[in-house]
Amino acid sequence: MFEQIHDYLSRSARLSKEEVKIFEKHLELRKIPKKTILLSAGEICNFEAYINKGCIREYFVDRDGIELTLQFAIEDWWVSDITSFEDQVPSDMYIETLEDCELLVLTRQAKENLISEVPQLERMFRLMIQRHLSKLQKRLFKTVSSTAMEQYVEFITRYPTISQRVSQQYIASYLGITPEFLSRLRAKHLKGGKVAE
Amino acid sequence: MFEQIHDYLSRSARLSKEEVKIFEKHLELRKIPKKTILLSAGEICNFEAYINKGCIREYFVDRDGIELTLQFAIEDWWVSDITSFEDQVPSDMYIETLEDCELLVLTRQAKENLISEVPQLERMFRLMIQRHLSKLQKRLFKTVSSTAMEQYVEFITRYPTISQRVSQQYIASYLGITPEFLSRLRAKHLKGGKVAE
DNA sequence: CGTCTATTTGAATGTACTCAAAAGCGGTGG
DNA sequence: CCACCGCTTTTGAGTACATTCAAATAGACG
Repeated sequence: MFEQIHDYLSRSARLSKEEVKIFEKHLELRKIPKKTILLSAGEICNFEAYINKGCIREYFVDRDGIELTLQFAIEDWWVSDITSFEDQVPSDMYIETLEDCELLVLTRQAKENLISEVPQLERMFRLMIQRHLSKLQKRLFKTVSSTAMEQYVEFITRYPTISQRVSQQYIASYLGITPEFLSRLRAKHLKGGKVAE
Repeated sequence: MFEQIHDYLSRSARLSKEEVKIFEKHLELRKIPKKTILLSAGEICNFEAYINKGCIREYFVDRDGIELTLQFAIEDWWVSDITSFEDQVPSDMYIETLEDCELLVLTRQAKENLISEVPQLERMFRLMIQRHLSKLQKRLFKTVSSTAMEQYVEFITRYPTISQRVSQQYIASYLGITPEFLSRLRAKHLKGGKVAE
């Protein structure tokens, strides 16, 4: 149950065995069926979840009902609306399982306790957010500076696993285009790029 | 010299007078003329700067030489490429003064010393980044889900000061559109929206 | 097999871009 | 104080990228 996160914590936060154990003590395993909404806009997010198994997406919905997928998350990733979680303010996003999931959940109280037991985790959480921020900056940059086709190719190249696991409509909503247009892009891409396959 | 940041620190980080003093001890005042590049892509960012006076922009440059402005910063804001600064990796952005500036600069070493003197600042820095992240998420959402016109109107409404201080070409590069197209939007906006002015 | 949803295809439209040229504006030197 | 230079903004015409709406096809699941 804890093998993966054990690995994650030692590798990415360089925690000692002791610290890893304390960390794990505060986690709670939850199994969630697919198509479950874990958080809706308007609610306060009460979890940070490490994905042991499964696939999740975070998304916004605009006033016309169009969804923008902010992020897909699979095994070894964390999901949460960190702003809502930390500041205890209503979220403006949705978080939904796309597959049956096995999550290790850190509640707000547990996180507080955890940090007061192992203060240097404060730093780890800061670094996690920092990495997140950096990724998002690059994504914004690419969203603005390249065509949908370029972004699509980059997406399937960088996240081959994800692009096989999630349906096209969600990928379209990640790229910020309509499903119809993504379908056309795929058709063109198959024709153009299939020399070596 | 320290009035503004004094205010910032007490208000936004709820530091005690003592802590604020320690903080200020680690800052260094720098006066920079306008049109100065503070950071170029490829360099390692060695500062976090609080703006006492002036205006700065952070931007990326794509392979065609098109700039995307990530952020404008004026009095009472911080600027840095936090990823480059923290991880000591080459930056992929530029930071440039648009006006003559007066900055309170925190170097990497100073920040480390500061945090070890006042460990609870770790939390403040985390919260700063978190707010940043949250803003950026919303911006990405809007970039994708609304037209350039909507974004332009929102920009001048939300940042009236900034939109008066920076030239249109930079606003265009913030909105991710060409200067020509922004000019057309403005023309249309004046016609359409000027009933009450 | 039938139903429901996801994907593909088509035609018409809109949003934003490119390239080119003109007009406006700020600073500098005479 | 005016004239000129360089840079920013505006305007025009043609084009490309992506959308909308509608309908057809393909896949998934009971």
